Amino acid sequence: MTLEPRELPKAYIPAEFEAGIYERWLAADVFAPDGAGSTANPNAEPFVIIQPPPNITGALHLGHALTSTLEDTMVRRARMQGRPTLWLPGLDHASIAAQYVLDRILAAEGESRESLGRERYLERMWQFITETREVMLRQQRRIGASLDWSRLRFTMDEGSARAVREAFTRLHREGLAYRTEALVNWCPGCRTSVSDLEVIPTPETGTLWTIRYHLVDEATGEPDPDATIAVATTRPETILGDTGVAVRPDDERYRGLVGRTVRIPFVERDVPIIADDVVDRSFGTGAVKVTPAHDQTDYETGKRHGLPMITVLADDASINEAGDGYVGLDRYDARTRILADLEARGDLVEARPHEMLIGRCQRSNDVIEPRLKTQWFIRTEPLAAKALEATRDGRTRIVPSRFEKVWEHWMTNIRDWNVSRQLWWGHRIPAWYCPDGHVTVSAESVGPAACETCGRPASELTQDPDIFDTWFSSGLWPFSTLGWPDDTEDLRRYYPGSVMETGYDIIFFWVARMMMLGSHFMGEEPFHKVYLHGLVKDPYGQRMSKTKGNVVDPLEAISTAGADALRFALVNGTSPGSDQKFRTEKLEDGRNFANKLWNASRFVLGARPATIAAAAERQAPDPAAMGVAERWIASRAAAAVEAVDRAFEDDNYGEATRVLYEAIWSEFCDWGLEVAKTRLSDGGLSDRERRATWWTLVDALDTFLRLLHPVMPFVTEALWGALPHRSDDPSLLITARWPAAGPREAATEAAVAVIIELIRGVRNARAEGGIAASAWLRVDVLVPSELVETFESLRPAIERLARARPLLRHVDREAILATAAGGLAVVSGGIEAIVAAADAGVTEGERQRLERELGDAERQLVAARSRLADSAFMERAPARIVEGARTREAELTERVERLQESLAR
RNA sequence: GGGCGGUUAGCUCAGCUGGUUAGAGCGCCUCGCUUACACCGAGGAAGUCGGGGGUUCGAGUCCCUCACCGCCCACCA
Repeated sequence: MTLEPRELPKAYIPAEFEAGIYERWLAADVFAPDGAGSTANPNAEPFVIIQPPPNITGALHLGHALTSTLEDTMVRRARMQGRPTLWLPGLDHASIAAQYVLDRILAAEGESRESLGRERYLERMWQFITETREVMLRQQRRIGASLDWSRLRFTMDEGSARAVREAFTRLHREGLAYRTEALVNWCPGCRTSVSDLEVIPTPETGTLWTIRYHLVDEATGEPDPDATIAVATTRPETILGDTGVAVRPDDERYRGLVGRTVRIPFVERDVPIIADDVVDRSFGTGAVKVTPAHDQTDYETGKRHGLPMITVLADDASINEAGDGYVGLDRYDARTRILADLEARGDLVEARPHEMLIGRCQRSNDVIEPRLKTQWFIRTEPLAAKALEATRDGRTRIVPSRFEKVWEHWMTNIRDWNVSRQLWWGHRIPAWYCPDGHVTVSAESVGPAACETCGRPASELTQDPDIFDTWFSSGLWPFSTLGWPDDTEDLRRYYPGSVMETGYDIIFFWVARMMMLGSHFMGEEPFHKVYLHGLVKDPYGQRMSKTKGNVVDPLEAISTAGADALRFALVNGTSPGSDQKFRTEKLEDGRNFANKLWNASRFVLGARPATIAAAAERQAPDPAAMGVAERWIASRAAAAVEAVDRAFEDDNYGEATRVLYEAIWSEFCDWGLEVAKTRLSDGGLSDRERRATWWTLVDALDTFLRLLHPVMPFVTEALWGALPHRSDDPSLLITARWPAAGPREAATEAAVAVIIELIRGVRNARAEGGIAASAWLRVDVLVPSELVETFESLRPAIERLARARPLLRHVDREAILATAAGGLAVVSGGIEAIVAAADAGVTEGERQRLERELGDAERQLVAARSRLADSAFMERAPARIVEGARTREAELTERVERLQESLAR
C-alpha cells in the first residue's frame, strides 16, 4: 500500500488506515530482534524490555493500554536506533484472580469447585482461558504493541513449570524454602491463605466491647464472682481461643494481678495474666485478651510467653470443635450469641462504636482471619539483601527516584513470603510427604522416585495439594522466558534486561520478587532500570473500576479516535510515577494532532514542484539554493531532534510529545508551511530554489515522522510510506533510522523570530483596530541594518501573512513618520512598522493597545534599571546575567521611546 | 503512628541543577470557508504559582512551618 497524494482524503480516518499496517509489520518480520526484516546492528547492545504479563482472564483496561504504549514507545525508538530489541509477550495464569472469575461463572451455572472436583475444575479452567487468551492478545495488537510474538509465553506452560520446580528445589536445598506452621492470612471466601500484600486494610466502624474475666481464686481454684479484670475486644468470638490476658509491666493498676489466673468463659479455661510491653495502657482498659491462634500481635505475644495456641475457626470461618457450645456457627453468629451470653452473665461491661481498620481480601473482599496453617515459606532476608545491593549500587535504577525510599523501606522490613496457596489453578508445590512425615522436594516433572530420607517408594508418597502463589512464577519471568534453568544463548544475550516497565502499584508484588529471585538465581539483577508509571484515573481522580462503572474501554477509544490518539492521550501531559486523570478531551487532542500531521503531509506531497518526479528518490536540499526560510525550518527540526532525544533520555515521554506537538503544529505548520507556500508559488524564484524549498519540507516532515513514530506508529507509518525515500531507507518506517540532529543556526532562528513577532504584531494591531483580517493594507517599516537581509528574503511571506501590500521599507525615521502619519504602530525586536489604517488617526482601540504596551514596557524598564542600579546585584550576580540585564535595559529603552512616539502622533 | 506525592489560568498539566516579561492544551471571547486541515486559521481575555516565615543581589524553583487533598507502610486489642 503506497499512498499517493491524490489518494489521501481530507481527514485522517484511523479505522481505515490503521487496518493493515500492523499486518505489514508482522509480514515484514521486524518485531523479533533477529527477525528477517530487522535492520538492527547485531553488534549493538540489545534493548530488552520486561513487561508484566497481563492476567489471562481480564479484558485489558486503560492501565494495560498505558503499559503497552510506554513499552512500545521505548522499544520502537531503540529499534530505530539500530539496537536489537526484545519485547517478549506473555500472559499470567493469575491463579487466585482466575479462580475467582471462574468460580463466579460456575456459580451462575449452578456448579462449584467442590461439585466439579480438582481435575474437572482444571479442565474447565483451560477451556476458559483458551477463550480469553485470544481476546487479550488481539487487544495488544490493536494498540500497536510491537511484541515478538514468536516468543509468546504463558506462566502455566512447561517452560515456566520447569523453572518453578527448579527454583523451588534449589531454594529448598539452600535452606531458603521451609515448611512450618505459622499464622497466615486466611480468606474464608477463597479458602486459601493470601500474602500480606493481598490483605487490604479497610476502614470500618466496628464496636469495641469491654468484657470481664473472672480471676480464679487461688484457694478454691474457682472463679471469683467479684474479682474481675476487664479487657476490650472488637472480636468477641475469639474469646473461645483466648489463652492469656496481657497488661503492661509498668501498669500499677494491674501490677498485683500479673501471675494470677483468669477463667475464660464458655470454654472454662484457666489462663495466666502476663506482662508484656506490646500492651498500650491507654487503650481500652489497658488489659488485653490474648488469642495467639487468631491475631498477629497475639501470636507474637503467645510465642514470647509460651501460651498455647488454640484454633477455634474452621476453613469456612465457622467455629470448630474447640469452641464448646458454639460449634458450627458462623463467626458472626457466634459473636452475637457470645455477646448475649456474656450479657446474661453480667460480664458485658460496655459496647461503643469504634473506628478501625479491618483486613479484607483483595480479591473477594471477605474479612481475612489470621489462623495457623502448615505451609511453605521463602526466607526473604538474604534474597532482599541482594536486591537491595543492586539498587544501592545503582546497577538497577528506579524511575522516578522517589520510589527508591519506598523500596528501601519495604525491602529492609520484609517478612518471609508464604508461597502456599490452597487453590488448584497454578503450579503444584513439588514437595512429597511420606507416611513417616519425611519431606522430599523434587524438580522432576514426574516427582521423586522415593522418599529421600527413608527410601519408601513413590507409590507411598503424597504430593502437597497446595499450589504456589502466582507471583512465584511471575518472579522468575525475566529468565524463565529465556530458557532457564538451561544455560541458553538467549539467556546470555538478553539477561539482564534493560528496562522493567510497570505501574507503581505492583512494585512489591512483582518487581520485588523478580529482583530477589533474579539476583539469587542468576547472580545478577534482572534489569537495570525500573520505570514506574502512574495509575489512570477517571476525570474526577477516582480509581476506575467495573463496579463504579467509570472504566474506559481501550478498544472503544481506539475505534472512535484511533490507536495513535489513545497512545498520545495516555502519554501526553504525564510524568513518570504520577497518576493521570483521563478525559475524552485528551483523546480528541490526539486525534486532532494525527489529523494535523496528516494534512500537513498531504500539503507537502501535493506541493511537489513539477520538475521533481513523483517517484523521485529522496534528495537533500541544495544548500546554495536554500533561503532564510529553509534554513530556519531545518534548524528548528534539528532543535526538535535535540529536545526529543533529551526527553527520551530523561524518561520523560510526556515531554517528548509536548515538544513534538509544539514543533509540528506551532512551528512547522503555522510558520514553516505558510512561509513555504509563498516560496513555492513565487514565479520569481528559480526552479532550483523551489526544489530546495520542497526538499527542505520533505526533510523536516521525514524527521518529524521518525520522531513521532514511537508514540504514534500508525499514522506516521502510513504517511512515511507516501514520502520519497533514500535508496538506503528500509521500506517501513518502523525500521528506519532514528534521526540525528542536524546543525542549528542560532542567528537565523533569532532573526526569523523577530519577523514572526512582527507579523503577529501587525495582525494584532489590525484586529485591535477593528480592521478586517482579510484586507490588504499598506505597511511602512523601518528595519535595523542587521535584519534587512532576513527581512527582504522573507518579504513575500511577510506580505502574505501580514496582508501587507504595499510593504514599504524606509531607510530613515523621518520618512516613515512623514509618509505614514496616522497609521497603527507596531514594534518588534528593533523593527518599527506603521500599518495604514483605513480611517487615519489614532483610534480609541489603537490608543488603548499602545498605552497598554507602553505601560508594560515602562514597568519592565523600571525593573531592569533598578536591578542595574543595585550594587549588590552588580557585584554578586554572574557576568552573564548582568550582561543580559544591560541588553534588556537597552531594548526596553528603545521600545518605550518608539511607543511614545507612536502615541504622540 | 511513620513515609511519599500533590496544591501554578475556569479544567487538565509543564516549568531541568534558583536568573530577565511563569508556559501549553482544552474551554471561553472576537473575527474568518485565505487553493493541507473547521479534527481548521487569525487575534484576545485570564494566574497575589495553597498560607506564613526564612536563606539569597534575585525564589514558582532551596530551607522551616501550617493547611487541605491523595497514596503507601504500620501488631492500638
